[in-house]
Amino acid sequence: MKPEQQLELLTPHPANVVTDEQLLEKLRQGRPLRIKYGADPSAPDLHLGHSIPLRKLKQFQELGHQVIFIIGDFTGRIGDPSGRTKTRPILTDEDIQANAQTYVEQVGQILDTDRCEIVYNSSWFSDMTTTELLNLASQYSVARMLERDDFALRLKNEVSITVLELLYPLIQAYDSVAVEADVELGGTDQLFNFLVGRDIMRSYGQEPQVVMTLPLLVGTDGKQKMSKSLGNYVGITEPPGEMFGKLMSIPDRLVFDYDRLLLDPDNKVVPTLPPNVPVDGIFKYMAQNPRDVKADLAEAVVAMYHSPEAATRAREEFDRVFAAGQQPSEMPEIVITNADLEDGRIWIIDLIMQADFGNSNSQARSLVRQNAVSINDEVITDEMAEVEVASGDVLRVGRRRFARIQIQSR
RNA sequence: GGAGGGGUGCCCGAGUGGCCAAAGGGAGCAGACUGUAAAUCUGCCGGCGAUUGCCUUCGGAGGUUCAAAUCCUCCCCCCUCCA
Repeated sequence: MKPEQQLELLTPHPANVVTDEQLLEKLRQGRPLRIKYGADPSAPDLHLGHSIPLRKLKQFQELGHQVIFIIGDFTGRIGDPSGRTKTRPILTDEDIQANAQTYVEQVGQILDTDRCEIVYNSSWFSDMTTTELLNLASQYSVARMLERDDFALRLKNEVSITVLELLYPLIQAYDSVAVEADVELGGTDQLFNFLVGRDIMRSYGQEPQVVMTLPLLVGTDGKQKMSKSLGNYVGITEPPGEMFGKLMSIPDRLVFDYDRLLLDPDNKVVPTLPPNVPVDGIFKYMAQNPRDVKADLAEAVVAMYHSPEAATRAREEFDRVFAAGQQPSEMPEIVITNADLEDGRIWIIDLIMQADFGNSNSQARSLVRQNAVSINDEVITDEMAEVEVASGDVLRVGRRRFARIQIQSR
């Protein structure tokens, strides 16, 4: 494909590129470009936020370019002592190996991993001499480093920054040197690091990489960026029903972002709009109930990561349970043994705890008190209740937690 | 190295001898209303027991006291300024 066409394909709206001209120039060299993507070895659960850069990588791949995954095991091994929130444990080699493997497996959902180059950055850092490291450190100034947004913020808020953290961007930048990246790709929050990469590559006599940043996906809470630790994510390996439900719970206005960032051009659920439609008027323009558009979106996303059939089923199931108020067709089982029963009865709190629907008796009690607990659609109001249970009974806690009771004699 | 400020529950943050399981806010959970949306209202929000009870918690370890998050000693960590 001609370089100009490639550029057009690669850089429609979402991407921010430094710079288009340089990318075009690289494309014109007519060789497969080396596309760098860095991965954190501590978080093997990939979610829809990750899918944005990954899908872009796939595009590059389909155009015949070489994708290089860098597993940041070196820094993972050192362990970053900062984050005074939680001292994150230093990862062992086994952890890293295992994480990297799950990571690659999950990436395989989107990309052809056989055609990716997968490298560990320890392979060049563990042999680096102190002299070399110091030399690297001398290539950049503290002032410039502190320009970084979050550093500036932490400085202002009197939160400590370790020297290691200060060095982090350099470590990452050196990765680009090591793999001779032509393009580095990631979320917009990586812009600073990527730009440091350009400078460092110049210092090492290389042609600076082109930097391509993609928008971050807002999480299901509608507030913060999607991340595993915030619990507002939709994992790309989650079961269809789970995915569908989570997508239904996003605030309406996110539909447009999700549609734009997660779906392929040929399966959009939001039509191309005339230029003067305000954001809050889009649903009106579409003449559709926001809820239905959201369901279309959820179905489209599930179809991408599972199958159209699975997506349809997830939607039907969802409608049955939440619109029609019926029980889900499948639910986990809890096994109660005879030993737990007295005259075929069990304390409701015990039952909830056995089903793992409460963190503590106190919490379970409070759920009962708040009318959140029912058996076979009959609400339990008394926290001291000894309920009679039989196999096949359905325990429900809150809106969405169901379990089928199975009595087992022992 | 010197001077000062600080470490409180998931997070932020008040409390400076008893009325403190610890204000307030946020997050979370549940209920009402709904469309597993938003907004709003209500309740819960350390654990165990249960109508006023017990146990564990305020950086760590000791100590003073009838009684400590609050006072004393030592230690650890963070921040600011000076060098």
